[in-house]
Amino acid sequence: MNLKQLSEILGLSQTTVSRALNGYPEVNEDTRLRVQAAAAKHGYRPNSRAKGLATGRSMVIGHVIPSSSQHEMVNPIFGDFVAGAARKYSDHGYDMMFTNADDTSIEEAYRSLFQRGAVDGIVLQGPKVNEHRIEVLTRMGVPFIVHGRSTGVDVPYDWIDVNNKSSFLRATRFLIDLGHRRIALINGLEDMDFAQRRRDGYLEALHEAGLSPDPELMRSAEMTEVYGHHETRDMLRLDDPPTAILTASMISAIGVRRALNEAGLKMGKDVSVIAHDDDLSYLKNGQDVPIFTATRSSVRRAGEMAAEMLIERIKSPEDPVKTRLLEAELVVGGSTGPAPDRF
Amino acid sequence: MNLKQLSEILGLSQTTVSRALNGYPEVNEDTRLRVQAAAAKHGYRPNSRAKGLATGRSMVIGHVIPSSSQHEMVNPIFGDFVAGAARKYSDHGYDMMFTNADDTSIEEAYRSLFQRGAVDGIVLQGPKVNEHRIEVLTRMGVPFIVHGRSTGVDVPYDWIDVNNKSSFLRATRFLIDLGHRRIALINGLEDMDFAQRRRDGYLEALHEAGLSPDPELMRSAEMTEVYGHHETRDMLRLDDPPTAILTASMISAIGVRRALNEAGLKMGKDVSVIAHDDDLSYLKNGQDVPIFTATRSSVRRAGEMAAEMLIERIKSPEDPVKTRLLEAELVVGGSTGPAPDRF
DNA sequence: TGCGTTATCCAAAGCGCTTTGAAAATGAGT
DNA sequence: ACTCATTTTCAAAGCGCTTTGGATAACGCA
Repeated sequence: MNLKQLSEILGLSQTTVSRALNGYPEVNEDTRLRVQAAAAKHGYRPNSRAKGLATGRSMVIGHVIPSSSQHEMVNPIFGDFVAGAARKYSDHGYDMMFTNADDTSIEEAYRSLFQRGAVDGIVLQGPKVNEHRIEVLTRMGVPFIVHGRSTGVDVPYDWIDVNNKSSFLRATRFLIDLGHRRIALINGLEDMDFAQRRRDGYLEALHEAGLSPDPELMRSAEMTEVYGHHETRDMLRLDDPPTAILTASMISAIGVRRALNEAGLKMGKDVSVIAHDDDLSYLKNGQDVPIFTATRSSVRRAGEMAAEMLIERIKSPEDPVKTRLLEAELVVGGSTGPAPDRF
Repeated sequence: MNLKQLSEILGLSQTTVSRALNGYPEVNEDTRLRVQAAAAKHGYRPNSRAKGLATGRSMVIGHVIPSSSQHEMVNPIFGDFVAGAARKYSDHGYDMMFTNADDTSIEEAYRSLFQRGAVDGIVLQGPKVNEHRIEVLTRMGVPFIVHGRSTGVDVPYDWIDVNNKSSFLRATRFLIDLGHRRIALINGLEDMDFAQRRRDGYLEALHEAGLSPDPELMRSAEMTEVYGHHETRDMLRLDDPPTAILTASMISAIGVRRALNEAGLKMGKDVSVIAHDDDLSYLKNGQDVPIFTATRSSVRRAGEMAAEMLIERIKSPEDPVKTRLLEAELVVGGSTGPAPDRF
């Protein structure tokens, strides 16, 4: 059932039917009702490709899944971020499109998505330091928003980010206040911008307290459970092992916990742990009392906000750049306590 | 840059340019090269909406994210499944589209996706028992594939599924062979088809061994860490607590482990645990020796296969129904051991 | 030279919608 | 009754591509 057929059934022109359905004022309210009834009855749905061709808008937002060939890793926050965004998109009549791209073709993927007219806007996830893609998107003139920021990129762009530096600064201070001096950082990959900022926060807190950073206590890799476990076990073997560990995600924190248990150490007593908690739906940080002391910021909420900001941008391409910095909560759970007395 | 402009630059007709670019034989190889060079030079990319309109195909596959209003849960396997599928899609020139729909409007979401011409095929995820959506899609005549199956639906349809029953049957047998008699099942939501089948496998193994199921040892809810923890703690308080626990996912198994640790029990010694492992990229089951004894089946691989099967279906709508049943591996890790001697 | 083939290219129709510019119908005002 | 303004409807163009049905050029061969 297409517009032509529907209009023939109704004995009206396509123009009138189209206008009736799209809420234009220049159509009699009676005919509008008639048209709407007929559309519903016959299950008419305007073809979105044709509509897109005619209007020049696709009503689709694009995301790219970087499927790196080296590390076949899907970011665990992906699902929640997307779920948050998807909800807002559908509120505004947008759909969501994904393209897969490996590291080498990622720029091409963005370009293709927009220049083919497949999407009206793009969400850029997981920016690295000096993120090249931001300039690419800027030059292309596509409306986009970055989830995160990129140190070293000086063109202006819309972004939404957690204040990673301040989160880790506060978390580290918290540990220092508890008397910890040997504080480890199990960070994400440090070419990622967020990881860099967390590291900065951590280092600043150490510096404030007159503590000098120990490279042995600073680890960086992809945020998996296995990695959290591996690095913790490794550090526990040091002559002067950490009494506290900051870790970049709940997933890796679980690995940390596993390593502590294996070593017969009690988390929150022998070793304190603070994790960053993205508030994932399938991995809540306990129910009443948090399991881990954590810096918490809902990535789902970030997805919602990113979607809204992008839709705004699409509506008003000339608006000044919008940015949004979210402060993470520091929630205290059972995984932290005063530094043990070793002497 | 559109086709018209490009053809004017080249001094050729749109027809020829289009054919040259799409590999039709009726164009001189020299001109083809000329055209391709010009297209590359000017960054010409055919508008996918226009192309879709003209061809009647959108080259997009649709997925629906069911954002249930009750439980705001994103399935943790989502990311990996999608990553697997996305890769295959892009190999075949397809994009991937998501729509969000709450429980009430989910049927409408599928209908809209296809009848608007937005997608050429649909992936149905997480089927329940007696899944209504399957009949809806069948009646609509849209090519689709189900990830999972649905007991009680007797129309034929394409699906790919893990042999959940056999997995849990084997896992339960394995525990019985180790001398366990009090075996608990911490299952997913049992209106989900996969959970039902796992339950069947579990019950069958008990039955074979002449054990009668104890309702106190059979739990069912959404597969979160908190839930695994909660149910385990609850069961450990029973007069006759379980000596072994089967659990539906690695995530809930982590909760199980946490509860065991809190109770001062040693996993694999005091209580054995078997988990179902979807082989998620961010949650590998250990590196060398698996942490958990597990029934393992890569959901990413399932995503790849689903994508391929769906693309086949779109190509050949009249082919007989295709189904694919994957057997999970039973990998033995450190979380299982002989039943403790309580007497 | 003329004619049939084949290789190469083209004009125009059509995909299903929106939107412009104009016509027809209605109503108000005198 | 007639004019003018307003409301309501319409025909047709256009969005950017593919594809049908020809046209033209090139070629081989008698």
